Amino acid sequence: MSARPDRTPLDRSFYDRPVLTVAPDLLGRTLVRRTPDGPIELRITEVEAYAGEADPGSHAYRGRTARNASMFGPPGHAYVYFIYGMWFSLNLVCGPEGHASGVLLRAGEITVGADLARKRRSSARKDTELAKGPARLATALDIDRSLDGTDLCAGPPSPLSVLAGNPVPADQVSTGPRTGVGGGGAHHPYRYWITHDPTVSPYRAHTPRRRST
DNA sequence: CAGTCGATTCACT
DNA sequence: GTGAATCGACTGA
Repeated sequence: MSARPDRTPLDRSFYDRPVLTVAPDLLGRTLVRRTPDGPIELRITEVEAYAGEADPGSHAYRGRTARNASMFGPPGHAYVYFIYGMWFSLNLVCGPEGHASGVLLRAGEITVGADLARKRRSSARKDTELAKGPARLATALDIDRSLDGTDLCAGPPSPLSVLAGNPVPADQVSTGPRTGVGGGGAHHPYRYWITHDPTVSPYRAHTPRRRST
């Protein structure tokens, strides 16, 4: 039996900790996306940590740019980026301001607004696929760059909040290398997921793109 | 200022 | 399992 999820927004101090502490602590929390058509809620089941400017796998590795500016900002805000010409992904900024760490939300279980999510993810065969993968998660929740920099610690009517939810005990958390990350940052066990959860995305090694003509 | 390629997904073989 | 889609940020000149 699961207790009723805690509806209190996580406060700034939750995010103002080392990213490797914050990342596993996000599993089981509730992400709320408030759209004009109604709310969509997601139970976070899989995340990856990106550990500041020293992390070769991170967008922050080569310093601050227009795209990654949110990661260098204060904790408890969203960093949304555009990738592969068609997808968005959502990070939660953590650590002190200027530290440029973030947690990528890779997968989750839609708990509220599944009808809205299915509409946006019409190719999904099963509900467990609605938010299985970072770009699918963003698509299901109607997240794009307009939400970059959003404060996650505010309640309604903020378009994006993270609630305390039901944190997962450490013995239900698995760890492994990050998905699709190349270079020097490939081997660190910075990916965390809820063991055996059906919404967790499959692991994929980094695949360098072939040269075109 | 042109070339390169990405924290991915999907269709197809 | 393999390759296409699709575009803008970043790189190096």
